[in-house]
Amino acid sequence: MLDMQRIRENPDAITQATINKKSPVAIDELLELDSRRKNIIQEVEQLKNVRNERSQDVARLKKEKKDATELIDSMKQVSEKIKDLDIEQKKIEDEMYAIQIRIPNVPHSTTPHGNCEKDNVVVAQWGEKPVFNFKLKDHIELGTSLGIIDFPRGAKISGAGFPVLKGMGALLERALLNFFLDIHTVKNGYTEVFPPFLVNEASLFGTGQLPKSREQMYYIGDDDLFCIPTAEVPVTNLHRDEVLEMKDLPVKYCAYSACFRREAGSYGKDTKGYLRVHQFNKVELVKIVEPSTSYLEHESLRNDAESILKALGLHYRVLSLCDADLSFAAAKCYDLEAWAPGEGKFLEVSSCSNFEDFQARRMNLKYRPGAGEKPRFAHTLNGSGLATARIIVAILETYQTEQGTVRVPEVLQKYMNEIVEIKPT
RNA sequence: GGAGGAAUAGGAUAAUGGUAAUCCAACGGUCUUGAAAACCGUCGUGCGCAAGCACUUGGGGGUUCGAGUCCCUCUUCCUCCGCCA
Repeated sequence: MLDMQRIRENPDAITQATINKKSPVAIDELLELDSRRKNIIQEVEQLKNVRNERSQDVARLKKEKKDATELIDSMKQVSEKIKDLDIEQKKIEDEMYAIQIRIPNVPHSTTPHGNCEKDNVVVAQWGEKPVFNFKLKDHIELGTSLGIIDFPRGAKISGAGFPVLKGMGALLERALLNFFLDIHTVKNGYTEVFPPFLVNEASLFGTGQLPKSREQMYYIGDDDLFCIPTAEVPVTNLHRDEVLEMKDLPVKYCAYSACFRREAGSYGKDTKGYLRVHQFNKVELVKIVEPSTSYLEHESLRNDAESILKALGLHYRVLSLCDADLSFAAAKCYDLEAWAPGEGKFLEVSSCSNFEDFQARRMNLKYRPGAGEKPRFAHTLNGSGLATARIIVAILETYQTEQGTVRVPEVLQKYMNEIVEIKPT
């Protein structure tokens, strides 16, 4: 949600931004409604002023035991008029709101301009592509032959896109999540949160998934709840409709959650294996910050996510997403992509976004700059730190040996009962 | 799932249907070497340079000239009963 004042002052720039972001919105229509609304407000507030004053007169007359019938009768017309105007105003505001909630966030000045994901800019690389002197297996072969990922049985009990982890696979998953949480809580200063995995509509509106991406989520109609697509939703919404104190900023949360995505419309894309699944695990990082610090906090958020990839010894690159590829709510976003040798491509394992005050406006999340000062909207950020499904792919494929086993990255060994190699069972 | 009760500003508390009073906390000031105390002021939101105006008693509707108050409805919390990992 954008500030109406900002839209009034920069209509052309915002119209262009919505086009660049591939979600054009009729800003001129919105401004037309805005000026109609202004006129109505002027008229109705004047009438309300009359009503308030005459009501006081009625009270005075009654107190003095005088007749107020005439005054009361004359006020009936005014009240009728107010009622009509109120309805008219509400109608216009509803129309405005319907447009406003579909305006995407405006990209930050440092966000590159482009037409599609091919125009994303590589801003950093770490490590090098590992070199192998034997024929590589992909994670499906490795996972199956090692007996740690079971695709067919997952399909049997739930459906395609619900693989089952077993034995060392399940342990690896658990080790990764614990490792992520330990790094972020102990080393990076985040407070751990264990959120609900089902949320209501208001929460999804707050972070921007609704109304635009309804079809991407699992919905439980009997209770009007949605399965979360990311822990970003419950965690950012923890402070919805709140005013935070300056001393509590920046708020830094990390949270494990399962993530549920229907992936509607992505059929034919990454259908095989563990690359695009309906349920995966992720540790999410969420920050609520003072606006002037948000871009510094964005860089440090990216650093925190990168530190995990470095510790795991995975080759990766960092993309700055172009405006066309930026999500609805984001002003700027870095994608972290880990190299998967078996696939021969980079896999997105983290998305670090700065939403500025876009989400904060939608969820009414404010902070008080100082004692006695008026509350202002905070800035919110989040990033994966990290998502496991694809990290497991990268690990299996990067650390595979000629014998078909997989070496365990050193930092994970203490989380895996000191096992150093995953062998077939 | 059933039966009761409750919700007023950061907290606490008032208001015969007549337009939200008061206390505490917080903040600014006076006084003071400094602090405390005392005293004065600010202390829900929006618009406005301002004067001011409008809005605000958990959310949404209704009755009324006028609703914190009456009616309907939803939400949350508390107590009890039932069910349950």
